[in-house]
Amino acid sequence: MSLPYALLGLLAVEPRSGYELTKEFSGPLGQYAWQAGHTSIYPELNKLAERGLVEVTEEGARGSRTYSVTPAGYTELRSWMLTPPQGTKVRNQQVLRMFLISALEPGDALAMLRRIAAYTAAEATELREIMEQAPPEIPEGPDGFGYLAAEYGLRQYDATHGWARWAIEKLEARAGAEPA
Amino acid sequence: MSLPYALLGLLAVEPRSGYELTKEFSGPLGQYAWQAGHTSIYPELNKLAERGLVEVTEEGARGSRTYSVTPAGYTELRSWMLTPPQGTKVRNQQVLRMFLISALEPGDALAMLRRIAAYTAAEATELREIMEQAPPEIPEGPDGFGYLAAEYGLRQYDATHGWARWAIEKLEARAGAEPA
DNA sequence: TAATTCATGTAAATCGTTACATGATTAT
DNA sequence: ATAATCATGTAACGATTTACATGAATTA
Repeated sequence: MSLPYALLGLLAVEPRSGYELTKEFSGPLGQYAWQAGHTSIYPELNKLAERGLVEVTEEGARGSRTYSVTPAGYTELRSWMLTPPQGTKVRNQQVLRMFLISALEPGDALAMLRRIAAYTAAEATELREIMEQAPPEIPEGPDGFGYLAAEYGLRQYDATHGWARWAIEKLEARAGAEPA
Repeated sequence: MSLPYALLGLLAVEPRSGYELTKEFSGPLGQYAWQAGHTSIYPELNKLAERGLVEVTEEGARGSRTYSVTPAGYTELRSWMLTPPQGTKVRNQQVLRMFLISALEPGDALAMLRRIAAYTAAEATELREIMEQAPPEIPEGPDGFGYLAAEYGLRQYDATHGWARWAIEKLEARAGAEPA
């Protein structure tokens, strides 16, 4: 379970309330890395506070509580971050769909690959425009996060696009060679 | 929950037993796309059989049962495969770690990025060697799956490697420019 | 003042993992 | 014979999601 680390990481970048943390998960973080809703975030924040890894450093309007990581929390985060990857557990519906393409009839498979190619091209174009207007260096503070994420997303879309085009070529070659 | 579709997809490529399906998840499928253990696979197969989407087509030694997809199962799989991606839910510890890099001190962040760069380069090299010895066309039947997956993994590793090197450069530029 | 957004929570149901359990077959 | 592998399953626990619930502050 990585949710506590996701929260520690976000709070280490900048103190936030549970509500603000929740919104963070609807951006690139939730899209590429890890998703969570407010019903798991609020209880998890309370658990982290009990363990002394985060603390409420500000109370605002409408009962909002801003959390910050404690030194103990940062130590915990750091050791998790520097832990070598092992037993990597992945769940990604899109990638699963791609992997199962060979289960479809060639016609359906080609249609799907073309849709993937079109979709990834569109997403990459969008991100490229964003990155072209971005500063040439990683911004300090909370914006650095989005900067790294956008570039990561862009490269992933480009890679998937390239793969889809490669697969289309391969499939078309087979379709052309075989039915003879 | 995508497990039933993963099973339908694998069985559509080739009929298999629960035991063989389980092994499939310890390969590239479980590594990049979707993971599952035998304790979720066996009950899920029974559910799919009750719904008439798969059926036992062979019973072998040691009580093994080979499942195949029924026409209804293929229809179900196909409609899921061709469903446009929406509300994409992702869980990936590695990617989460990458996204949280900006929460670390610059020294730690650089160390982590260098480790990612080294790791992805090694994995890509390994896959490249495999692909160089592979046939020039997508194989028919169950091997097509691994062929598509290997190429996909290779391109993902290359992309992540490129991203890590880009991030290292950016961070080094900032580290060099700032502390003046 | 009515609707929307901010802000937090609980309860029930579902899903997934870990641990436990069993027996058949094959290899040493 | 013994160990390893094949082959399937259940039970308990923990995590996640969906639905329900509440109230304060802001905007129209």
